[in-house]
Formats: sequence, C-alpha cells, structure tokens
Amino acid sequence: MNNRESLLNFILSVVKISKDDAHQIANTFHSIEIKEKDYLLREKEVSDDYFYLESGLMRTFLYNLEGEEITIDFFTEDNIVFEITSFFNRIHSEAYIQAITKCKGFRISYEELNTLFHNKPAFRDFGRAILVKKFIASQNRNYGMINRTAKERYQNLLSTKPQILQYAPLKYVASYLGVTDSTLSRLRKKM
Amino acid sequence: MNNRESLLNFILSVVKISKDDAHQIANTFHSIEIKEKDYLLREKEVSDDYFYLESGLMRTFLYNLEGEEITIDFFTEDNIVFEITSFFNRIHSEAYIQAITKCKGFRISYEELNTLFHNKPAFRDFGRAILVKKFIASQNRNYGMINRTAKERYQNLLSTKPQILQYAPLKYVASYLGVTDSTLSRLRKKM
DNA sequence: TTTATTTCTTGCCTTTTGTCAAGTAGATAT
DNA sequence: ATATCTACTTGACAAAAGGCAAGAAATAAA
Repeated sequence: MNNRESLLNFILSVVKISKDDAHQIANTFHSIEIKEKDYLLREKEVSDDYFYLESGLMRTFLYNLEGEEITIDFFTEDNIVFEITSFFNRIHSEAYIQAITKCKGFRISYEELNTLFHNKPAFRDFGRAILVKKFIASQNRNYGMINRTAKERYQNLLSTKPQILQYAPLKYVASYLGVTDSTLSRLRKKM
Repeated sequence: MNNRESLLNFILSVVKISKDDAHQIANTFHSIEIKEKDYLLREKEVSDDYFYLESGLMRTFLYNLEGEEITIDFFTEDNIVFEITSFFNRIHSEAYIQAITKCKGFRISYEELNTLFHNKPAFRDFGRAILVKKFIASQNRNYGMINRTAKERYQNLLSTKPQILQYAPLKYVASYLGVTDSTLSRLRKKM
C-alpha cells in the first residue's frame, strides 16, 4: 500500500502541529523503493534525498584512511534518513547510504524541502526537531563510546535495535561498534 | 569593548545573508560575562541561553553512571554554545556548561530565538547552519573515537585546539578523549 | 551438485588501556 | 609557615582489544 499513513503519524509524533498541516507536508513526499544492497547515495554525489524510511534497514558507511569500510550508522524503520552534511551544504558526500534489506518510504528533494521550509511554518518546527533528534542520537553514541566497553555497547544495541543484528553482517556491526570482527565474534560467544 | 563586531562577522561567515539582516540579528543579542568556573547551565535547569562565545574557553560535562565527571565537549571562542537538548526540547538538562576561563559574549533566550526564527527568514538559515555544524562536529568526534587511538586523538586535539590543553586540567581532557588520567599522562610523556 | 566466495570463528601472541596505589609538585587556606 | 588540597606522575599488574592466520560454516555462483 502506498498511502502515507505511516509518514503522517511519524510527523505528528515528532511535532505538535495540526493534522491538516501534517497531511499537506506528507503529501509533498514521493513514494520510492530501494532494492537490497542498492544505494540511496554514493561517495562524491551531492545528496538530494530527504528520505522517510517506512520499512527496511539501511546504513551509512565510508572508507577510512586505511581504506577499510566503516559503518557510521544504521537506520531502522520509521525514521528520516539523509546525509546531513552533503544534503544541507550541497557538497560532495564522503559517505554512502545503502539499503541492507529492501526498503520502502517517501522522499523529497532539497528544493522541495526548502519550499516547504519557507512556506509551511509547521515544517520548520518539524525540520528542526529532526535535526535535534539526530544530534542527540549522535551525542549519545559518543557518550557510549567513551563510557561503555565494547561488550556493553553490543548488549545495548542488541536490546534497542535487534533488527540490526538480525539482518546486518557482523563486520558492519563490528565497525559500527568500533571493534574488529574477531573481537565482536568473541564478545558474542561469551553471551 | 561591547560592540557586536565579532558576532556580526561570525554570522556572516556562517550564512550568506545581507549585512543588514546580520546586523539586526546581532543586535537582538545581549552582552554577558561569565566568571572563571561559573556556570552558564546546571544540571536539572532548563537551558535558556543561546550563547555566542566571543572570548574564553568553556566545557559541558555530566556525571556518568559511576558518578564520575565526564567532559562531553569543549567550546572555544567564536562559536555558538548551548545545550541543544534542553534548550530546544524545554527539558531539564543532564549536563552542566561551565566557563574554564573568564568568558565574554552575547546571548538570546529561547523566546527571543523563536521570535527571530519566525520573523527573520535569514535567521532560519543561520539557525539551521549552526545545528548542521554542531552535528558534523559530533559525527567527526564519533569517527575519531572509532578510528583513532587515544594517542592520535590527543595529537589531533593538540594541533586543532591547543588552547584547550593550555587552560583545561588534564582530567577534563582525559575524560573528553575517553581515557583515564593515568593513560593521558603517559601518552603525553611519550611526546 | 560442485566450486568458489564471503562470513564468521578461534588460537596464539602483542599492544593498548585500565586499576590501584604511592609519591611528587603546586596551589590554597589557615 | 604549616597543613591541606588538588593536579599530575609513575610503577606493577590485570584486563580489554587488536593483528594475523588458519579453518569452519554459510552463501552464492557455475
């Protein structure tokens, strides 16, 4: 089904705005699907997708100085997915955004976002709330990296987002948690 | 001197807006000073300061589950300082914001920020740019925690923000880098 | 089905970082 | 000036995590 029920509810859960406003915002989005392993964004492209992920699992990753693939973040359903730096600053992305499983959702372009931003005050609050939400998530991740051991970080991921461990290969999870494959494999055994 | 030259230039460096707009925005801010070791925000308060730090050094910190003080971030001059979560979500802060050295700058309240946000389209772009900037900084920090050793993180801090190492006690820096005092002391010796 | 490829596990050994505790050096207070 | 703190350093040992390489297991391809 291609109605925007899920997106509408997501918007309403993020900011207190009228149902009518939320409806108009949701209707500006376009339905898209991404096949398993396909990309929403590739390195060196300028991101033009502000994407509401309705169902599926995605990740962002990039290559570090040693040429290894590092998973920066996972995205689970009912969230906004986009590469903030490239999208807002209109610069070439250093990161990839990839579908781990088949993904469905709704997107708008940078131009559409700005039109909404300038014409719909309600959308400004939404946009800001999303940025704040992502910032908080990033900060919490930092906190976890500093104050928790790899084992604790793994357990936390297991209890908060089990889907990730179900669908993502170990090496994605390992680089995300900041450990090697071997170490994660050993941690997992001890549980 | 209490003119807003520095703030004005900061605004203009962040977004491409007219000098007139930037001037009006800068004039909405109020000059304040914070004494060494004083707080801009304490735990359990609701942050009401969106603060442009003109000169001085600040930090945010909080207490972890073990009751230890963890420095989350340092702020150097010519930057916006505020506790995003508490300020935007109007909730009790878990963190403190403290002046390490004597600090000067200009602030506005949440209400003043929103008035600007709704009346001055140029300020919307500024506000968004600041959020994006902070998000990117947070992401880079995450990346460093995952891909760099404690020694490399220390060297990086030394080369990018030497003021911090000059004024902040070792224990602040250690918790910020995610190592113990002893470890940082040893790293430092080896250089 | 058989082969090839990728993913995951595991053993051995090294490096990094942590813990605890003692000690030094400075700063602050009385 | 003496005592009291706090910041920082250092030694001895323990724990956490990494590097490398060999194998097992699972997946994909032929």
